[in-house]
Amino acid sequence: MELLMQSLKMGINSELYIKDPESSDLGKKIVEHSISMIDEMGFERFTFKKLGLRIKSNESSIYRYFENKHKLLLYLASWYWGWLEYRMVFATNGISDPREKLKKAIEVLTQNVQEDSSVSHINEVVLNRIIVDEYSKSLLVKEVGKEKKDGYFIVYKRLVGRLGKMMEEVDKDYRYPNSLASTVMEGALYQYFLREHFPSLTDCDKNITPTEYFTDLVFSTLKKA
Amino acid sequence: MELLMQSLKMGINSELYIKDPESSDLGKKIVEHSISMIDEMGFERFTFKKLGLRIKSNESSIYRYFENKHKLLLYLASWYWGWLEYRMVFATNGISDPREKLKKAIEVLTQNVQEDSSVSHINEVVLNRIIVDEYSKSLLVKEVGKEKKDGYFIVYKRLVGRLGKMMEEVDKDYRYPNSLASTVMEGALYQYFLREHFPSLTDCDKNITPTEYFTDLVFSTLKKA
DNA sequence: ATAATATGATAGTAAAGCTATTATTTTTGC
DNA sequence: GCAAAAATAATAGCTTTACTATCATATTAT
Repeated sequence: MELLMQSLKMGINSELYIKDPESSDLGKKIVEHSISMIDEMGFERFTFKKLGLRIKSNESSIYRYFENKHKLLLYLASWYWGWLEYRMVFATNGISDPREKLKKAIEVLTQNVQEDSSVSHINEVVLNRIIVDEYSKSLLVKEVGKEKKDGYFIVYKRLVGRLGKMMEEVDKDYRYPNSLASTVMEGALYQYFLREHFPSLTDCDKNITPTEYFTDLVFSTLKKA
Repeated sequence: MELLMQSLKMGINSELYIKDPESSDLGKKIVEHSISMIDEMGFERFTFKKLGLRIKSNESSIYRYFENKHKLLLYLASWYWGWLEYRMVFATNGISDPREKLKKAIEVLTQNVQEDSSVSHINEVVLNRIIVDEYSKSLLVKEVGKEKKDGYFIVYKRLVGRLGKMMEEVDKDYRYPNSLASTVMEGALYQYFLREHFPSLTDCDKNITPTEYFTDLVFSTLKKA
């Protein structure tokens, strides 16, 4: 667990926080309860003041960890993508057949988090839910210069890159591996979102999973010409 | 033009506005300048106060048209999807071959708006840009009950439904027409977004268009088994 | 035991996101 | 052309958000 924690933290851009939340009890509480509060009330209604009340800590203390709630969301997202990356690399490690490998990767990346595979203070099930609902709001863009933006999203970019590479391994001639990889990653979140909020816009339900849909999509597209 | 305007307005849920912005000069100005201001400063920095200043009108007057800026964004999005729907129906009307028809539909729906095909006071090129950057923020969801939500998105839902139907026409056995349709609609926005902000995550650039990518994706998936 | 560091309490500020009231235009119906 | 109605403007004010600053009090490290 400690080792996992280490490797997860590694990827997270240090500009996303002021003081590393893993370095103290208060920091961990901030992360833990921000996840549940964003899940309960949604990102826009969530404030540091409310979080302070919930964890019986001071608003100003929270500001010593995160510049603002948007950076906190970026931090949570980075953590989530890092965690998924770790699980994906672990699950596909040692599979030599490129098709099998890609299949496994898609499975891990498009499955929603069911079991409480809790790493310490972070509830991945709930985190997964807020990523589905709120991730797109982290992609704020007018605020920030190109270089900074790139830093904030390294983990996500690396993950999409890995998936794209696996697709290339399966079909060297396919012309859009990066687009397909980003489509799968974003599309999976979207299909879960729709299943929850606009079920008529998706075929995913109890019987059909996003994983099944995307596996079919990717392999009919990559099938050697 | 007037007829088009009529049919576009039709679809828009009347709960999205308090007073129909098409019914007055001020209303039109609100719509026109909100589009350019959101484009310039992003949705979160945009306020009714600033808009009032820009159009030399009063903040409180704007509140008589829209409850808040979120509803205004939903209104703009509805308008946009209605406009796209109109163009799609027009462009595919009379094509009898289902594959050709679907191809045309994908073309219209995934193309970014280049020419200034301006309908009256609405600049579709700029509107397209803000939809790419900000649409996901309209999908706020914790705030609002299911029924209301459904109303706000009827136009979008109808459009996805139409596209899904066309896919079914091409391949009756395909199991995920709605998911594929929603993936294409959302995915197109996302690919444009990435092309602009994170080009390494997409293969779309000057030479490869989202249209090309999605056309290939859809037709390799729907190819009769 | 003392100095450094982390946290808490309190206060304050500017802006956002409204609502209310009253005054002034503009429109329209006769 | 005039009165009534409707739309817009001006002004004020309220609550909440999103911070920043200062000072006090714990906690920890040396």
